[in-house]
Amino acid sequence: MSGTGTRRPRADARRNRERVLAAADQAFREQGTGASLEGIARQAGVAIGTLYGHFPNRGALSAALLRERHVALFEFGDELPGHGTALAALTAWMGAVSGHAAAYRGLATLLMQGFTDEASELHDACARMTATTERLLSAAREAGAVRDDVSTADVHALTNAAAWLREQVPPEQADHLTALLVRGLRTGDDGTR
Amino acid sequence: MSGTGTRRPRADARRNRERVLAAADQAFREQGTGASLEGIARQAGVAIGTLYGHFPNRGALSAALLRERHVALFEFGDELPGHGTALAALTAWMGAVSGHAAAYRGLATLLMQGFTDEASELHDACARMTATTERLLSAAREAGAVRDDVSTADVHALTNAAAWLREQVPPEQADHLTALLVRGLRTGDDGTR
DNA sequence: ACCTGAACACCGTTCAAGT
DNA sequence: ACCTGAACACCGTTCAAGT
Repeated sequence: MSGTGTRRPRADARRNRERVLAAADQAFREQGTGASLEGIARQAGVAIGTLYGHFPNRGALSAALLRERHVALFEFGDELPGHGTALAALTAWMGAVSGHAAAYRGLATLLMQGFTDEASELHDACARMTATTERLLSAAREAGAVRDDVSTADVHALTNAAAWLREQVPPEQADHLTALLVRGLRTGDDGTR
Repeated sequence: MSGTGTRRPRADARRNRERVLAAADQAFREQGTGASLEGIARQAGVAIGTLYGHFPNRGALSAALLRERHVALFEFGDELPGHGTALAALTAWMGAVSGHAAAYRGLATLLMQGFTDEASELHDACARMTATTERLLSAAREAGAVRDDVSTADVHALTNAAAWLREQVPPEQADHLTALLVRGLRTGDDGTR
């Protein structure tokens, strides 16, 4: 075992990988996560086989983007606890995730699959996301701000539904709908937890 | 003008049209509204050109299905007013529409586009749907059960979001999420209308 | 008036051949 | 170890030719 395991990749391979990621980021933003892989390879200046060599499928590409290029989203979630009320923090997190997912049309669907399907390439990213969701949800529940029958899976699902809505309607209506949606999570007039 | 205008179509044309619709209904249920049109034509036993002759695009196909084969949904909506509380009627309508849209994966997105885009082939179907939504929403609002800041467009959007959720999660969770979603529409603890 | 199916453009995915 | 691009299968859409 002299240097096997994770080796440093060849310089041109690393560069090609990076180019593909950059092209995918742009294409996913402009045309959604269903954008043509051939187009992405073309844009990146590599052959289609090179793209497949680095990323065996669309999920792997999306997962790599989240892990390597969208770190800010997760960092934002890590810094939220303690700032403002627990409900405000949870709401801010839902807004950040749904806004991010809406910027990549179709990502919300992938994030739903990744949450359930352990074999999904996006499962790790989802686990990291829902860990944050769980922390913020627990705090909000303990503060008595959110109903007891709302699970982490529920918040994850509603956050992605908010992302889906944001893809469909103008921003102002999306904000309003998200607010209504959060309203459904809050403890009610009858004091139900 | 002796017999021009809407003429009775040739018998074989009518039969082909019907066969395409039946095949599309099945394919859309099994594979979603993105199902292969070539596959639908094959299943219907007609050439691909025949399908295009009757339905110039996917939207026309979906619209025809709603108009000609899914009459029950609209009839259900017409019979709802007056049965039970206004909120229960609105909830039942949202449940029926979202359940229907979830059975045809992707239809929810088309129904959102059809609502806004007047040129959409689905615009008429959406108008008919939202007319019912408006009646039931007005009644619920007048009964003081639903907030004043909830528009017909909002209910339409949330209904389709519920359909999207139903495509993503198991039925029990979908029911729970739909309930939470409706909860956000109700008048609140502070008596806000 | 309607139907047929070839034709064109495009894409996802694999893999033998190269360097 | 990685890259290339041809090859295969499939699809959306159009349209000239048939009946």
